Amino acid sequence: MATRSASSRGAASPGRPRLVQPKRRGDTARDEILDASAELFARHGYTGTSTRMIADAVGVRQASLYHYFKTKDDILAALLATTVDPSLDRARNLLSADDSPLHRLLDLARFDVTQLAEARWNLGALYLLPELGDERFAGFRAARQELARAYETLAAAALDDRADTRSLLPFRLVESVIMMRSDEQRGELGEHTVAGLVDTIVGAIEMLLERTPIR
Amino acid sequence: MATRSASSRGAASPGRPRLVQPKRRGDTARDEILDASAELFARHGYTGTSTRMIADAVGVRQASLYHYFKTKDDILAALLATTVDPSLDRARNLLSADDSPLHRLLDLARFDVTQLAEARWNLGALYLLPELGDERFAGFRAARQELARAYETLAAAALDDRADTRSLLPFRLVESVIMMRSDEQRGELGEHTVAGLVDTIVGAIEMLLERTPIR
DNA sequence: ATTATCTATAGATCTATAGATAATGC
DNA sequence: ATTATCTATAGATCTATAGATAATGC
Repeated sequence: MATRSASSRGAASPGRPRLVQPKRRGDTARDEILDASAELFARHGYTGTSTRMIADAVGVRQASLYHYFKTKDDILAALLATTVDPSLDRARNLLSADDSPLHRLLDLARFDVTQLAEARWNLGALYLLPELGDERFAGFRAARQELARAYETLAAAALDDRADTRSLLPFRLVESVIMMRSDEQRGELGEHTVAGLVDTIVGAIEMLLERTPIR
Repeated sequence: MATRSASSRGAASPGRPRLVQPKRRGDTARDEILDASAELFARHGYTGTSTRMIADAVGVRQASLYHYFKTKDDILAALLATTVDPSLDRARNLLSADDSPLHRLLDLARFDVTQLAEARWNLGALYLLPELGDERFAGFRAARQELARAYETLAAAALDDRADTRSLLPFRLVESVIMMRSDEQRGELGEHTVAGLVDTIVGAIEMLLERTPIR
């Protein structure tokens, strides 16, 4: 596996030169591949994106991808990890912090909504790919499940009732950013500022948990 | 295009006989194809499902599908229409009904959550397919957008404030059933009864809209 | 005659591997 | 010697079309 790529411009690098100049973001060839894949997977779906499309977007030959990733699945797994790992990190820290459960939950939600809304590509849309059920993505699924459980745990504590089913909803409200962006890409829904979206969703979670049920 | 299929068992039908017995639900060959496609698209995704897989699941030869659908896209378009058309129907009726906005919104939400939760296959997961951005699915997108607008209109009326961004959320809360089912398929989240899910989500919408904002 | 199926296949992919080549680094 | 790329290709698909065949219906 490689570390440096031809794309660290100026400083010459080992290896046969590319036929065309680098055109994607990223300091290493691996990062360029991930950047291109993220855009293409988000635009055309996973199975709808061929390794040739990725290679063309990066500016290398199709076979060259396999110097950095053993299979196409490995590219997807690496991308998914970048979306969930930072959230999971924060969730773990918050679980053992000592602020009130509600405050910690809202902090996590604010972080995730911001990240989902600001990410360059709407990779969250890939979470619904049936392919993710496969063994090869077990790592990602475990991480995402742990994140969902963190939301539920904090929400149940804020409600002071482990059986209150409202504790399922904060995670889903946060995820709804994915659906909104997916619709927006197609130009169907109005524009939201990121800050407005954060306020709306975090505010909704607050209303949902802070008050006692109606009946 | 055809009407009756070999699958109306007993009564003999015109056309060359199939090699194997019908095995899918549906009174017509077209319905059998849609039933098989729904399961396969939900399990393996759209591009991940080949026309051969569909044909095998139905029990006909791959080429025979093209007697009923001009392209693979047409199969997907037909399936998507079955998921959104009933909801849109009800939404249109409710928009011109004369109950209170909140009651009408909750009625629509109850209907949709039930439908999303009880459907044999979780076709909602297909809504995030990037392929849907294509021209060919413009009909589906228009229908779904009209449904989303109906939710927003009723919510804004219930809030008595057209600018309150909370009006975006009821539709998204209803859709979260899709994400929940998608995670459940992979055995990751607890079981919910349909009735429990309806109560949780409809209750959340009610709490969200009935009360005045906290600050 | 009409219909629903079948067989056969064209032409266009697609992923992954094998091995050559052209750089740098020691 | 090591690395990153390249060329070439095997083998397995995949969608859609053309046209034959085997039923019923008139």
